[in-house]
Amino acid sequence: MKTGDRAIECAPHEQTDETTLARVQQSLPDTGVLLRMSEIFGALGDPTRLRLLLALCRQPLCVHDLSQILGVTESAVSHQLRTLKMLRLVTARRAGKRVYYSLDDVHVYRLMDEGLKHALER
Amino acid sequence: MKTGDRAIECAPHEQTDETTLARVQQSLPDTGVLLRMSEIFGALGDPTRLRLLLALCRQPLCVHDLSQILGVTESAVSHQLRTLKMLRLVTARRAGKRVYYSLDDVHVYRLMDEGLKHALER
DNA sequence: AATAATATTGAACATCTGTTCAAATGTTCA
DNA sequence: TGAACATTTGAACAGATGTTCAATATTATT
Repeated sequence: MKTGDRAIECAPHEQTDETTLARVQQSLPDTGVLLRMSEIFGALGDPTRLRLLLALCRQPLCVHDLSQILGVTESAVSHQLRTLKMLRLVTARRAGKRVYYSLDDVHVYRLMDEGLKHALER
Repeated sequence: MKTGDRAIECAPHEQTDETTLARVQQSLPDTGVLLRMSEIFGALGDPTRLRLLLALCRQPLCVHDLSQILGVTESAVSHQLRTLKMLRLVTARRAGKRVYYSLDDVHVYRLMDEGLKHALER
C-alpha cells in the first residue's frame, strides 16, 4: 500500500492508486440501473416535459388542457406524454373523448421538489 | 354509465374550467428557474456525466483517473466536466499537473440518491 | 350515419448533443 | 530549456431530440 489510504474528504494522492480506482469503479451502479437513472433525469431535462410534470403535480389534466397551459401543440404534448408514459412517470386514464394524465409516482414529485430547491438556490 | 362516477381522487371535470387552468399555469415556476431546473436534470440525463458525478460522490478525482474509471477519452471527460462546472455541479482544484474535481453541492448527491431509488424500484 | 371534439401517430425537418481527433496550453522535473 | 505528463480547446462528425404538419383513431352527440 503505497499512497495514503486515509482519503476521507479530499486528500490529494501524489500518485494514482490502482485499487482505489477499481473500488470507485465498482461502486458505480450497473449498466441497467444507470441507464434507467439517466433516462429518468433526461425526461426531466426538457423544459416542456418538466412543465408537463409540474402541471400534473397539481391535478390530473387532459391533453387539450395541457396544450393550453403550456402553449404548445396538442400533438407535441401527446408526443411528450408518450415518452413520460413509457418511462412510467405518468399514467393515462380515458374519460370520454379526453384522456387524463396523472403523475405515476410520488418519487417523481420528490425528485422535482429537490431539483426546484436546487434551481432556486443560486 | 357515462363518465367518471367512481373517480376518487382525480375528479374529471365535465367541462374545462378556465380559472383552474389559469391557476395551474400560474403555479409553474418562472422561465428562469424552470430553465435552470431542466439544465440540472439534463446534466444528469447523460450516462457519462451521471457516472462522472457518481464517481465523484466517492472522492475527488482527476481527469486522468476519471478517464480510466469510465473508459472514455480524457478529452471527453474534460468536455463534460466543463459542462458540469458551468452548471455549478462540480468544482475544480489544481494540484500539480492534475486537476481534481469534486462535487460542488450536497444537493447533487441527494438528487442522485433519489434518482437511484427511483431507478431501482422497477 | 354524420359531424365535431379530442387524441394519437408517422414522417420530415432543423436543432442540439456527445464523442473524437488534432492541436494548444499548463505544469513538473531533469 | 527541453521532455514528459496532464488538461483543455476547437472543429467536425454522426446520432439523438423536439416540434410541426398532415393524416388517422376514438368517442360523444345529434
